[in-house]
Amino acid sequence: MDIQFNQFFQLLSDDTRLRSLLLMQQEGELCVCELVHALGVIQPKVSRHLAALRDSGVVTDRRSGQWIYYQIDPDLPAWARQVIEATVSEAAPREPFVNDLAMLAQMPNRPGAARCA
Amino acid sequence: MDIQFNQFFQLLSDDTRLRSLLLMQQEGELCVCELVHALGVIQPKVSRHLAALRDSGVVTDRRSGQWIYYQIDPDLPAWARQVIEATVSEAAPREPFVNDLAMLAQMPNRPGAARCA
DNA sequence: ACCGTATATACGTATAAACGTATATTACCT
DNA sequence: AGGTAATATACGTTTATACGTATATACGGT
Repeated sequence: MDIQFNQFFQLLSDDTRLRSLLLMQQEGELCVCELVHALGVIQPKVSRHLAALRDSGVVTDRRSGQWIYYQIDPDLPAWARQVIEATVSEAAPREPFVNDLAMLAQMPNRPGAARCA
Repeated sequence: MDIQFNQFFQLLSDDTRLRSLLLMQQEGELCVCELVHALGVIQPKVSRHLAALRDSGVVTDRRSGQWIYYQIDPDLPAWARQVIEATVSEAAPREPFVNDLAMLAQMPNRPGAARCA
């Protein structure tokens, strides 16, 4: 059940989803509360968009205690990976993406699993 | 007036626009009637989507007699070009994109400007 | 001037996406 | 068992997209 081209781009076309994906591309696994903090948006909004990414196979999720970690699917087709990489390389130094990363770095009580999993 | 990342992906998320872009990436300049024939969709639909691509700076248009030729903007940012290239390399051999190219090749009375401009 | 062809736009409608609020679920801790 | 924190989902509403039909504009040929 490969992802369709238009469907993939449709997923990237939303601000919340794109910012989440670019953060995951740079940071690896992230839990919902980290994304909520980094992006500064309410939790149901993040959850809803992550569900859309999961349901179409772009990200995978993994439960660890109370937290659910999302990451870009390691089995994502090569072309889709290339699209994300090309985007991150240009977008990362710009707003709002720089700020997302900065907010994540400043997050207090950040669950440590991203580093010790 | 650089194109925004989400906006670019939003444009790629529509079937008609994506197929048109991939054809232009492979064939260079194409006029509306060529796209209408290749994709098998009605003319206002193609025109509307090309207008969206033009208004956001993804393609440029050029009038030559009765025909208006569209091509991917040569000044498109590198990351956007890379996205299109990564997509075309994977999508081109598949449906519906293969068939679009085949239909274009079979088109009778095809205005010759694509080859002698 | 007129007609045919190519292309663009306007308009009303249908479909789909995204939203915030409220609530449900699951896990951890005491 | 009860409480708190993390996450997911449902619901109703708003907003955005895409659509087909009809019409307008522009050009070329006669």
